[in-house]
Amino acid sequence: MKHKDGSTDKYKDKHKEKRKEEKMKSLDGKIKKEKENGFASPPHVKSEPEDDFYHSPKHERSLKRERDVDDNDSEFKPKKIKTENEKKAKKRKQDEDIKSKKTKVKKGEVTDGKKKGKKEPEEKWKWWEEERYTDGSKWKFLEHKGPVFAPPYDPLPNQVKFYYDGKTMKLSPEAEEVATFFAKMLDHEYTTKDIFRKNFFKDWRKEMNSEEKAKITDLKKCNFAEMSEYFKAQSEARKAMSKAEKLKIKEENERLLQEYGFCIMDNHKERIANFRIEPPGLFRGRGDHPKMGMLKRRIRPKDIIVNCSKDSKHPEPPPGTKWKEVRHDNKVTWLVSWTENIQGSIKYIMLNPSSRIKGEKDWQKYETARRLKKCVDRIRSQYHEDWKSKEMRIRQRAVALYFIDKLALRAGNEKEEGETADTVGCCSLRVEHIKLYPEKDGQEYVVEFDFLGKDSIRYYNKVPVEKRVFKNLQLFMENKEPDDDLFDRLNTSILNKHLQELMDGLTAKVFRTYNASITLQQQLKQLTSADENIPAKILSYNRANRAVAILCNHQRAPPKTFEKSMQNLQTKIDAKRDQLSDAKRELKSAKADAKVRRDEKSKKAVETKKKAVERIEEQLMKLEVQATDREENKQIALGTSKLNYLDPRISVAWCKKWSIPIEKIYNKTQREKFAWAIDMADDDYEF
DNA sequence: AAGTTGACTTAGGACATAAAAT
DNA sequence: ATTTTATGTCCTAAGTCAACTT
Repeated sequence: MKHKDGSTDKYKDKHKEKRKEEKMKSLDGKIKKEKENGFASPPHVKSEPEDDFYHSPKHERSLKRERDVDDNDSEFKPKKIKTENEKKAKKRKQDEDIKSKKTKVKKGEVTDGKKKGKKEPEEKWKWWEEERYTDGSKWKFLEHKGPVFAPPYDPLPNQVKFYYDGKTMKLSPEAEEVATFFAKMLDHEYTTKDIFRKNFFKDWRKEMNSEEKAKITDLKKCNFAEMSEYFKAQSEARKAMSKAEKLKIKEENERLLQEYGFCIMDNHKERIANFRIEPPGLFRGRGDHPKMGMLKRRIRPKDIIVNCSKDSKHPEPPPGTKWKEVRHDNKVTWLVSWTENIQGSIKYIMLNPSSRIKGEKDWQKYETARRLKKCVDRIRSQYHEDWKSKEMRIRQRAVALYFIDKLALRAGNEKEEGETADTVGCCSLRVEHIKLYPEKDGQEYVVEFDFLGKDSIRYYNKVPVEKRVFKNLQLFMENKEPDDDLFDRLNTSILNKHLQELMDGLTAKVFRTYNASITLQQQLKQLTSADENIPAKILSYNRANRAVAILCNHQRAPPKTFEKSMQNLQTKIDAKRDQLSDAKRELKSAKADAKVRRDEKSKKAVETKKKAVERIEEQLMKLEVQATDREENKQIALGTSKLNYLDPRISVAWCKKWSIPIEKIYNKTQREKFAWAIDMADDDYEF
């Protein structure tokens, strides 16, 4: 790679060695060094991330997190219901936990948790009013029942045949199972893709016995049609099941949830997010994935590492089996882990977003973003300055940071070629991903971005940039090939180290959180008008949400039935319009009538008609709003930003300010996740 | 300094269920 | 009561980032 300034080396090399198929086993049983997680530092010395770096001298922080940095934090006094970070906690015994769980946590689920859709009438635990661990531990007590394994393979009935080269062939159960994975996907376009077929066939052959292996040598000669039909029939049958049968399944699921779906962590019963082990199947990555079609193998107990406290009742492996390991690591939050065979990465069973452990982290994330708010001006002027730096690496860093800030790009770690789809983020942008236009569409210095980002979602954007940025980009691109890195002297690690120096806890992704949240707040301010009714206000909310989704490039495939449903809606609108003009006409004649007759009765009639017109107008308006909202939302996914980027306290405050029921903005799951925000934000909360 | 690994957050699509329309 | 459509849940892949290893 050639550099303008004559230097020779790069900080990254995108042609890396492939990762080994099976990663080396990692030091079993070794307890990881404590991680700086923001909960672990002694309060005053260093890094209570959300509040100590830029704290103003006049506000002395309480030792725990405050509720609102900007205003009266003085009145925020978490009760010390439970202060157990120190050794005393270690003494805590399991039976104490159980006991207190019974008192503090609901009775509902433990005792009568039947089909009741009604969940918890009992009062909720407000973990946000309690102290957090300051010693780096994530919990002191953890007990759970382990994972739920995928159901074992259920062989096909004998009449369902597989044909090879036109002739029927009975497969061994192992080979048959893998064949069924393929058969179930037959309708999918990707079973026609070369890579998918090649990967599948290769892995399938590994499951065959020697006879099968000798015979089945060409995927094209395989006929899965009967299997495919069988599964379609099965799913039809499932749909057609009687009420009672469906109810039975539902009850079984509920039973499983009650038994395995919860754990006890530090005195509280908490919901587990994913207690079911991922079933085997064919891997389908997103986008153009080199491993699509590979067999994702079945996970057995001996693959499983269980994490729980020593003094808990350990989960039992299924009869006749053993766990790979049981460990007691309270520096991590997971309950169960295993290594997945496609990428060799570790998968985890963790808690639900409503849990304390996830909630605290989420809250912390927004506090970090709010601290960025306080120093973002300084950081911005610094990177403006750095555009002029003599050092190439600093200019690159400054331009990249500008993109991350202005366009909410992701950091962009390097990836191993051939292991995953070819996608990029900011630091991994290549020359081929941008085009420079000194002038375009009447604007100067336009950069056109076109690349695939996370999940192979396309990012396409044309942005006018400062002249200096433009000139720098030209410089970075000089003498490079299209597939060379744009920022050849930069990577995420360099960038984040720099950010860390600018603000404690600052990393690239904080900019996304910050810009998303601040945008929501601004847009809400700008779009909400006091005199509008609730549906119109909600439209405004959705528009503000949408502005964020667009900024963050949260896309979705347009719903399959989009066009049709849009048409239907239009038909309704037209019908409503006709109805409106009819009503208006009637109103007019009623008025005329009243003018002539001048009696009470006809006056009444006018009133009635007027009411009708108003009602219809309102209905029409509602439909039109709905149409607009839906149209604007066609390819935009609001959920991701709502769940991951928008400080929920902004939304809560907005609801309180305009007397919008919170249910209009957050559904039940979301309200559970954001319970902390709902409880603590007032109508004047400011991000 | 680069590579590796582990833990955790963020992401879109498939599927199931509920609500609305007919 | 049945069908259609909207909404919510589940699933798990794909990122980020820091610590550890080489």
